[in-house]
Amino acid sequence: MELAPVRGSATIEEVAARAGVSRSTVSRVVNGSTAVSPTALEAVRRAIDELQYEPNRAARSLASRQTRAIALVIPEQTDRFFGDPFFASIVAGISEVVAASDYLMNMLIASDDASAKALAYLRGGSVDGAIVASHHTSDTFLERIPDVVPLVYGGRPARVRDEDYYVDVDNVAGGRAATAFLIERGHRRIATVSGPADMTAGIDRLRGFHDAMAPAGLTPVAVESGDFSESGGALAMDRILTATDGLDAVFVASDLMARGAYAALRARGVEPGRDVAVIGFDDSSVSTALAPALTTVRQPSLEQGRRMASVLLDLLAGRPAAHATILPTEIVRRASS
Amino acid sequence: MELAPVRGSATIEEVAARAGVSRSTVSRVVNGSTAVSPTALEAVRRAIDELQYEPNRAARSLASRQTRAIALVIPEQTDRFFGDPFFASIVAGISEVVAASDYLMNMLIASDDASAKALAYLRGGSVDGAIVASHHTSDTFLERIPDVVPLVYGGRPARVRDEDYYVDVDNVAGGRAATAFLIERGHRRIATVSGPADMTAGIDRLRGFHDAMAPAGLTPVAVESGDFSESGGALAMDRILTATDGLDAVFVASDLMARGAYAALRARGVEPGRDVAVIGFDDSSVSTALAPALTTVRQPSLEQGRRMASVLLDLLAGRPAAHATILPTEIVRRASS
DNA sequence: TTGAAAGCGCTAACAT
DNA sequence: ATGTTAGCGCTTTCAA
Repeated sequence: MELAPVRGSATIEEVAARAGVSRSTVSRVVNGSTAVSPTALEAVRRAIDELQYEPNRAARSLASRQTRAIALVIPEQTDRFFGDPFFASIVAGISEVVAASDYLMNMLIASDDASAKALAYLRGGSVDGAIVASHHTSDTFLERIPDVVPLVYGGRPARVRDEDYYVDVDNVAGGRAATAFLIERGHRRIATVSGPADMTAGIDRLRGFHDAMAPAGLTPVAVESGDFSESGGALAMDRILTATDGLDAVFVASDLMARGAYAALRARGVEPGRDVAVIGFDDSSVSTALAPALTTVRQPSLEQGRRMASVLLDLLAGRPAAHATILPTEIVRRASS
Repeated sequence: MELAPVRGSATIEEVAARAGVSRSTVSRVVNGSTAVSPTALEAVRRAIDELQYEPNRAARSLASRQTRAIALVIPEQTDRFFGDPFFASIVAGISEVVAASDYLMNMLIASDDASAKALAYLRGGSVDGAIVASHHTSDTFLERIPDVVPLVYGGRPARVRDEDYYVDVDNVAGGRAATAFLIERGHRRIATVSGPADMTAGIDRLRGFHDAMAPAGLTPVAVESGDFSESGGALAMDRILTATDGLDAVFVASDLMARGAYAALRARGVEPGRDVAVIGFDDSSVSTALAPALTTVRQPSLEQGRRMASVLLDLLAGRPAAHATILPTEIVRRASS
């Protein structure tokens, strides 16, 4: 039987031979140990260069019992996930931090049925830790991941346990601020297109909405939830328009849904920004691309992604990390309200 | 020194002991060898079950000299990549096929400067093959990947070599059809917002545009290129409107850019679909979300992703595969032209 | 059909 | 500061 073509690089053994030292010394150089003489260091470095040596990842993992890889777990339909600029930012933030480390990121699509496979994969020792980018309260298999590898959630998990780590934005405060903003501008007949009831971001933003309405003595004109997608937002907005006979303003719990809401509004001859004030949530690229530009609640998604990655990296390095990181939001006023 | 907590699963040795067979037999069962007696098979299966055994990936890779993982190389700014529904489909297609195999997908963000790191990673034997999702003619480091692992390009590479594998859509035919469509509808003053000149998709669609204009005896009113992003499309459209004093129709080389073009048009009081016919390219979710709904050239992105993955899987399995796969496009008529 | 034995390329004590 | 040695958990000849 013929061997596969030798595409791999040289081995540590070859480097050692060329540099006239032992495997151990090469290993030390590669791993940045200080206990190496300048002479040996130089010789090894040159040998590595000349041989284009690249350590074999599998061998390294096997010996060191760590993979230097983390998994990005996506328990979401792929197209839903990849189509949303919010996730784009999160992933960009994560990969920025991961790329700067010597870790590597694996994408693990854990669609509903494949959750067992995902768990098995994590158990197979393929990664040292995991990040969950987005999740629904129904994704209970996630709770079992921490038994296998350290895990960091993006967004507060449905049921927070003492041992959980997560990075979230203050969705309640954001929802409250958005609603208060509308109220301060004199709007009284206010509705909301809330996020899904099975995601904490949806729940919290809605809670913030109520938190601002009640003390002002206002009753919501309507509350309809969408799934954070554009069409979900359009549908919900349409239901609101059907159910009510007039509103001044609407708080839409995501920018993407706000885009859908714009369309639904216009389909009824209602001009967003003029006839009905609209405020969104995210401050993703969608908000400025809209006309009129969308007033929205900025959440620092890029930063959230970065934090998620650094918390995990801290955990993996044995450094202490905060269990809960809550990032602030802020109102960005534009033309729609 | 204390060992890391035992989060890993049982070893093959433990399974063997429990089943009363040797390591070899367990290995055979795990790898689906036929040369195992029913009795042994049954015993091993039960032991695996009871112990929740999951083979260690690193050990397996080391011994078998293959990783059962592939890399998705993304030589693009992360946010550009993740924000585009076109890529969302491509990735969805790829991951669908990969998930159905026992391969695993690693995301490799190879931003400009990090190309050396990416190459080093591929050389480290971390993956058995690679897929390049999108690339510019300037990404020359990609050409060196095939020396290390089998590679499949999404979209025709700038310079096709005999040994290259790629899956593309027929962009020339698509661009030609889009333009012919406008001409057939009686439009004469036609412009195009072309794709970037450093991507073959951009080049080919523009070529198709010219291929349709010339035989009809028409001269383009204007040609401006965008970078396939929404704002790039808006900017290009705006340049066209500045440079010319009237046009009937415009072929915009991507749906995302068409969305930008809509905005640019409206900013000048020109209503897309009524004052100027617009045709896009992609048939992504953007096209139907637009109002008026965008007439566009459908390209089978999901299928393209699937094909990319299966070509690579074929290659890895030693099966023959076509070097070039060209998928057809078709016009989808909606309201904008 | 099965088991023994030899590595895969590396890290990490342990000596020196 | 450096080398020796013993594995990491698995696959894969080779014998039996």
